[in-house]
Amino acid sequence: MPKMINHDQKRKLIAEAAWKIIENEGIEKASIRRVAAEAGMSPGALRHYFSTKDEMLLFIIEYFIEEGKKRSDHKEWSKNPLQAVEEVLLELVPIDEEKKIETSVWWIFAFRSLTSDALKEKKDEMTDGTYDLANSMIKILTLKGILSDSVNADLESSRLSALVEGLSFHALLRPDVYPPEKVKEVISYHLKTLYNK
Amino acid sequence: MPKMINHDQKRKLIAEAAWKIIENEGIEKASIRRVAAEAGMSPGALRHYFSTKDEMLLFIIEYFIEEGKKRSDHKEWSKNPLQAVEEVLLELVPIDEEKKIETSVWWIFAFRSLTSDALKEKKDEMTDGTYDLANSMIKILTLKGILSDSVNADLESSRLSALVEGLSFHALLRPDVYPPEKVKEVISYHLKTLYNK
DNA sequence: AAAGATAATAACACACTGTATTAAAAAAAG
DNA sequence: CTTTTTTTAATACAGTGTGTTATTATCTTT
Repeated sequence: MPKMINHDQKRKLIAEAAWKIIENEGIEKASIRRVAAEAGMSPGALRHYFSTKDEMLLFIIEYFIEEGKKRSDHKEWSKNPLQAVEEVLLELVPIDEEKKIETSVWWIFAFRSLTSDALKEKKDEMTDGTYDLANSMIKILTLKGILSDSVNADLESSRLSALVEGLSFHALLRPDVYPPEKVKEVISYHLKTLYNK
Repeated sequence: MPKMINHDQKRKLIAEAAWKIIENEGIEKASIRRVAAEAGMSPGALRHYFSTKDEMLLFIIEYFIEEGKKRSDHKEWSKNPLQAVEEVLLELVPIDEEKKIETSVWWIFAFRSLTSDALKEKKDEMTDGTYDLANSMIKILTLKGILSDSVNADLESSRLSALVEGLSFHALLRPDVYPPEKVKEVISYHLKTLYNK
């Protein structure tokens, strides 16, 4: 029988190599050949672990979502629900270099998903995820009595998730006009308008 | 002297050819060679009118923004200011096939602008444009007494433009979850929450 | 009308990209 | 040691954007 190799571990190694390139040279430089070189293997070898680039992108996204989750699990949230909600939402916005990269990867991923069936499923999963998160926030605010329970939770959630997504978009495109403080201000403002409505 | 040819007219011809391809086969198919073939010329000939692809993209964007402006100039807006504002905002969201294409072109354009200096200026111009439009809408609502003049117009405009951008994003990515009616509903809902605040 | 200038074009070459195929190498089990 | 299967390497292919070169075509000037 052949050499026993932990496939998933090797895939993670490749994902880290790819991430490194994306971080330093931008996502458009993360070609299969380039990633393979960074991971210390031949393109053919990489192809053995990811038979297509979309597959690789998919794994990278999944891997670093996992990492992000671990990060936020170790985080301590404010006791104040309004503030805690704000903190959670800020996790979705590119207010630091790491989140900027994540956002731009998510962006190119989303765009590719429009024409790649392999990515569609994950795209749906992820867009559902942001909605669900927004929905959770709305529910928390309702439970805490900050938001009246007469409001349409679905509409509020759609509005909130769109707002956050749009802010991400603007913050990434116009970091000069939308610095972290500004983004925080808008989110904070939005949450305040929900107060006792 | 050489043959006198209307450069701009030829560029428009190329832009139309490119648009046709984008419309039917997606923007990723709109390569220089492909566009040249569609426009009935050689790649080298096209290069004579656009020395780089970014230049071509730039022109396409500008050309079809102009077309969009002409379209909306001929449009009749509601007398009711709240409804008129809603109608204007809906012009920015991919609720029909034409706007879907425009949005996805804008999307890829914005992404490219992150790594292409040639596109940066236009990107800024366009993002400013969406903010300015949102700002105009807020001002109108304030003038009409629908929105209290004590609100922070800048924050309100930022929020509105982010909301619209985010809705565009979601509508393009998840047309099943965000059909036109849903998008309209969210925008309409948002405008209602502004009422007399 | 002939000559000259230059815009317009075509035909390449170059270094990339993702994908696919093929043959060689390596490693574990019998 | 032989066999079996995985892993690797080396290519090939069609496509991309970009750049260079030489040719063609056309209008103005002499």
